[in-house]
Amino acid sequence: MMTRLIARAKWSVMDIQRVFEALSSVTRRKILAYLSETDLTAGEIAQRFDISKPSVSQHLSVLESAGLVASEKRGQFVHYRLVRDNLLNTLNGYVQEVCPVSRPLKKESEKLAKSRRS
Amino acid sequence: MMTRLIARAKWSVMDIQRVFEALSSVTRRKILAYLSETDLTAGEIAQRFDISKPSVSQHLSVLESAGLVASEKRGQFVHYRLVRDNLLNTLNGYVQEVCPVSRPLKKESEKLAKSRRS
DNA sequence: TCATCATTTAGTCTATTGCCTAATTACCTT
DNA sequence: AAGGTAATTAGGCAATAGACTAAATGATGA
Repeated sequence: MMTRLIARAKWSVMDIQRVFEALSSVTRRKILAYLSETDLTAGEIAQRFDISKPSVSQHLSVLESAGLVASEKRGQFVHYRLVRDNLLNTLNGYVQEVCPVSRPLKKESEKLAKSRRS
Repeated sequence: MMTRLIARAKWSVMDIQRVFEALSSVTRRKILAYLSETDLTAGEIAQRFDISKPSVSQHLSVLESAGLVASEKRGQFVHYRLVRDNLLNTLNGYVQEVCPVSRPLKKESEKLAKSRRS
């Protein structure tokens, strides 16, 4: 039987910091919300805000270096898409760190997993 | 049969903003982590950091106005405790807003609940 | 090739954040 | 009432964030 290796990201404090930093801006959270529906180009995103294009571009680069969005250049357009995994993993990870409420459950779950393996 | 009313907080954008703003600082996230184990007084918290007491006090007030911690004065000490609900609700709420992945599941769950009721 | 469009980079300015020290408030003890 | 401890408030300062305009880059199409 094949054992599935779950890739566990090696995750520095800085990464977490970048994610929370990125999420601390209303504009950036709105951008993520727009991207949750569909991919958009930089221009399409900028259209939806009252601020200048360079400012939006700056926000996008903050989001990208936090790993919350990814970009791909196609022709003269740059398409941005949401990277859901990183958002979910970071927030989930943090919640578990700060809410030991869930720790007993996790322990229980680990025990269960172990007993099944044997 | 009694219908349980789930209190749904009426939640302004500002509240969310304050929470994310509060979470954007390493120091403040560390404070929350300390408080996840047990309640602590302002002084006990300050001890654990290299910055001055007034700075810690400032961080605590940011956390408190975001509703992430609550304080109670007992004698000459001020005891701080984590308010888990607000943290969980805000982060969960946000994840659901930005990750429609979970929306079909939620819909499914609602449908199930409805069918059970009938 | 040249003009145009999409986007980013560079450089500047202002407001805010986060830190500090000093002063104040509130409470407890003697 | 006085002195001491816990904590916050006040005021000041340096660094950063986030906005803008102008300029640069890179792709398209006449």
